[in-house]
Amino acid sequence: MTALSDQRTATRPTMADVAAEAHVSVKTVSRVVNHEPGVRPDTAERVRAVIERLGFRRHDGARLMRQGRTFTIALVVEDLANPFYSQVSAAVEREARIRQHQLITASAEGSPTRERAVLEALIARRVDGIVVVPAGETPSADPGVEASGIPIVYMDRPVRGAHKDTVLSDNQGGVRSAVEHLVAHGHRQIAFFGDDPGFWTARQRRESFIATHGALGLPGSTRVSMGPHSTTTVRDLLAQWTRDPDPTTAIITGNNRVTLAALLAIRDLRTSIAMVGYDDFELAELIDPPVTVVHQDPAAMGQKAAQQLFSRLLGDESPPQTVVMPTRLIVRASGTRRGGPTR
Amino acid sequence: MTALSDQRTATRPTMADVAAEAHVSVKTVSRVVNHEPGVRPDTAERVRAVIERLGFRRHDGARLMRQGRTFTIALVVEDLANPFYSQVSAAVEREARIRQHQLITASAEGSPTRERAVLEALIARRVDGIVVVPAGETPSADPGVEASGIPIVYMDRPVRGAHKDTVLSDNQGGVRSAVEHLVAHGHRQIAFFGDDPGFWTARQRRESFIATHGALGLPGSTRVSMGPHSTTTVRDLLAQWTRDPDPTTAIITGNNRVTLAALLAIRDLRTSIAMVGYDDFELAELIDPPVTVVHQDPAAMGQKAAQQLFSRLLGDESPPQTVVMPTRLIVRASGTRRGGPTR
DNA sequence: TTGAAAGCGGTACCAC
DNA sequence: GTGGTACCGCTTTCAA
Repeated sequence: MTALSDQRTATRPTMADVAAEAHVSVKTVSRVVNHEPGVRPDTAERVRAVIERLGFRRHDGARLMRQGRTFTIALVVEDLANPFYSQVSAAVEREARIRQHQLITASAEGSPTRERAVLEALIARRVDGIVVVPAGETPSADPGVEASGIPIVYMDRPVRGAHKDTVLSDNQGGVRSAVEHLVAHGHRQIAFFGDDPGFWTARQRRESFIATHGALGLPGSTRVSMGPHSTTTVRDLLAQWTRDPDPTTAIITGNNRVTLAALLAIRDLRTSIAMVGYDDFELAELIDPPVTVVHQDPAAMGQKAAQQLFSRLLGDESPPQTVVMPTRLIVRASGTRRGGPTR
Repeated sequence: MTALSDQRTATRPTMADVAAEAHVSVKTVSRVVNHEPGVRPDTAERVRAVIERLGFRRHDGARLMRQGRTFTIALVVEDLANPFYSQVSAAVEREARIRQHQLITASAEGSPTRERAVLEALIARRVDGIVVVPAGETPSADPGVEASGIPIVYMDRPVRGAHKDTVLSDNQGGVRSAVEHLVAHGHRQIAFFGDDPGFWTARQRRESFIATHGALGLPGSTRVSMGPHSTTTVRDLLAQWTRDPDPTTAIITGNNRVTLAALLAIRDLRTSIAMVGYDDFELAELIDPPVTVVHQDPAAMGQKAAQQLFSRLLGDESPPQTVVMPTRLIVRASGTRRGGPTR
């Protein structure tokens, strides 16, 4: 009457326990659990009753180990609390769930060292695949990953020399659309406040800013300042540039962090300079004036990356692909303002 | 010269492969890999060399299966993209990482059915513990979880009849502080726009609103409207209530969704009614006037929940505990306004 | 210091 | 239809 593993310990019942109670073999229990055909209905019923009574549930770890797959994928980002990444993670999780996979999420906190450790751990777990927003630009990821043969998809920024699937955002096009929008509204002295040039995306955006300037025949702008930025740094520069004989009448920010700093700076200065922010944000519409932004679609990027990953898991052997997701200019009002002091 | 499992297949090398190449037993390889003492230095060196050469990495799944633990915990929420939950998940992930655990995140999308399925899957994976923001208030979780013996911590809302660790936010105190703030600034006709009363938190806040009203001897307010709310529903009610002989001069919102709707409604109506929002949000400071809010600390809640879970994993057998995390009123300017049309 | 063998909880393969 | 048994890759136990 006592199940095999039921001796004092609170361990969960196994198939062997069920088999013993139901007077069948383990294999038969396995058949019932997995709805395999070839079990007499009454036998199946008896087994099911015991399963129910014992509260048995299959140990997926054991199952998956035998099968050599874990039905688990991982997402490695810088910071899960960042809205950009949280939208990515929601999208990736969704794709995983649809395909009966679990998602392990991990933060590398921007540190290549930590990222490497995280990746090592994931490889040791034999996750089926990994989506990663790389912390560095060199294959810090690679020591293990490269050799592991685990499918990997890079997101948001590329890794030099890593011949892997990559999903990027159209940084160049995004900034270009911002500049063009401002120019269309008569601005000719535009400043750019970018984020830390240590980020590939920050450099991309800066370069596009400069290139577009040239392409449109604007006065070669030297008004480019890379971060990290605080309200103070933006405010001081802005104060200076707007006092210039040829004053700056509009600004473009390099990402949501800088946008925040810039909005505060603009408020402090009581100037009504025009602006286009990079990255959309909740309530952009509620600010006065509503903020025009370049919108990247993190959910779409995450979904795309996950889909690319799963296509590899399904056996797609084609050469690694880099897809660039389009951005969209969301025109509100801040881009159409005239520069100058607030009325 | 050929490793055991190296026949044509691209499977990764195992300890057996390493053992064969190094002319030692599997157990010795295991000792080296796990830095167990009692291996002659030169043997260890030889083994390490082979490990390096073969690119061997321990299969944690197999290891953990033998050990009966997975070093994995799970977080189940409604929607990972929601800023509240993303902050929670970042905090939980951090606690997990510190303790060498992996975190599996899953969205139940507010559906008890999906939540049940998700929990079943997690139990099957034998995660060591689960933090869950329950989708329903009845132990939908329980069929499996309750019996599984897996430590679980409920967050944000309690589950009726489930005698489990729970981390809540002080909804009552939060709303009370909001009402008191408004009353201190002379408001006596305050309206409350709550979220869907299907949510426990929404009801808690409503009840506190009404109770505080009574306690402060305010005119019994019938101006309570529960959601789901859109800009339109808020706008229409607000228009009506401010036109009343005894007009509403201030509002309190029940959460960030409603806050957004209310801000848009207020803007549409061009009224300058006072308001206190529930939940802090980025850029609250940039809105005109800056929005006073009741701040819950999602990161602190997530951290607390994770810590409670780990203390169970470490063997804490004390009775289930419910902790209520304090809220904080962040005073900006929107609460001190006078009602009436915008100047 | 080292190794053989059993076992974790399932699945795969093949016989009855 | 049903069962036996090897085996997934590692750890545990105990013997040498």
